[in-house]
Amino acid sequence: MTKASGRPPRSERDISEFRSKVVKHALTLYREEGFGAVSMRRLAREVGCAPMTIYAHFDGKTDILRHLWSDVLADMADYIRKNLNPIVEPVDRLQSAAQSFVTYWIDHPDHFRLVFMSNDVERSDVGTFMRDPKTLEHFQLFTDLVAGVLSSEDHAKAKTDTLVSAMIGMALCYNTIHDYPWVSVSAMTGQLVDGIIN
Amino acid sequence: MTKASGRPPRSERDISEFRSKVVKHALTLYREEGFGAVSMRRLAREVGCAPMTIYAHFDGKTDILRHLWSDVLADMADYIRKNLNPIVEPVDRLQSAAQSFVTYWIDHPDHFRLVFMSNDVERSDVGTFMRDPKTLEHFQLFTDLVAGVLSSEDHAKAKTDTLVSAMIGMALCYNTIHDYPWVSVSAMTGQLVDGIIN
DNA sequence: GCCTTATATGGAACGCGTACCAATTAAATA
DNA sequence: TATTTAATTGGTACGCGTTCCATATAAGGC
Repeated sequence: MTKASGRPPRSERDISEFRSKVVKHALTLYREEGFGAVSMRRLAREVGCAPMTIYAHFDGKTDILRHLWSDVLADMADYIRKNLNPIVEPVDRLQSAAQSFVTYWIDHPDHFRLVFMSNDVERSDVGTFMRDPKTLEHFQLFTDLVAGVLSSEDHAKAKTDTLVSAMIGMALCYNTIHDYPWVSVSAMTGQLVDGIIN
Repeated sequence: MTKASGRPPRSERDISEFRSKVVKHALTLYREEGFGAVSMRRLAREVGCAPMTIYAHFDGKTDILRHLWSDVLADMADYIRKNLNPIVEPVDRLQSAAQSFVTYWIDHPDHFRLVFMSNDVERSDVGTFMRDPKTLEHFQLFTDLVAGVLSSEDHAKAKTDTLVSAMIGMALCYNTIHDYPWVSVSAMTGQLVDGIIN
């Protein structure tokens, strides 16, 4: 029985290579020119294909942006780890990490916008933030730091989740609500960490 | 000396009435059809003017959306106060309010998107969230609740700011990061409030 | 090479927010 | 009524994300 003739479907390899190529160009555009430069038409020009071709490989723009998150999150994690480096005491480590987290996003509003504000709240099927193992790994850092200051595992997940969402909320507030005199980052993260360790 | 002839500029009253008219229509559109329905062209059609006329009275779309915030925030505050009503004990009141705050935004993702995700992080001149006295009043609710549980005023502002930004962060996380198994709202707000009162 | 089937593409389109501009309209004075 | 000045408007345009579609191209079997 002969196989049907005709053009074969794209191979997994073709698909993977093309997607990587698109993501690579998106990342370069983002790094060199910022969030606003990453348009589908611009991206297609850089890749050397028609915009519609990109839509054949990705569900939409958010699907591409999501791939940039891991680059930003890796950068953030490096920043946090660099600041953690000289610190040994667990509570001080947690405080340093929390402060570095919030400071990072304040210093990089474009990154914050990319990671936390380009996710469409109307489409509940696009919540794939944590499905990426590398993303999970970066937030695992806080799981470990919280575990390092707790004497028991009671409520460890609640404390970690509270810490992480609170830090994200702080970054959001500092970044978007400019006309309110928020207390300093160190004061706010200090208060948060106090509440976690007690 | 005769006054120069010609059409006089719009009066303050004309300006105010037109703006109110636009905002009223925007609010109606938002309430009846949601965030996506509030486009400038649609809004102009409802108002009965050209889209460009709206730009003569508002700086842009965000400038209009900002006026919808107070309606949503009033709704949110009503919801919180309604849940507070039967509660007397200060810590339970704070916990109820925190939980109601987060629950409200989870139950109304469109509202969350409107208030917290339509503010453009690239334009630092648009952070006028708290300049509205009514908005400040709604958040003053938390200032008062926190004051009600503290035995001293030390760090009161840091605790209030931490609480508010953390709650916003929680709402953001529940609304946008769907693939992570966050602990329940009551667990997370409970942890947060514990950290505030101790 | 021909046929077949999948993919990519050019083009058009839609509504979006926003900018620009000449013409029209409105509202005042002389 | 004519003139003046401000406001509004219709129209065009831009790039945006995305959809649609007929056509061109690509890649395989025979």
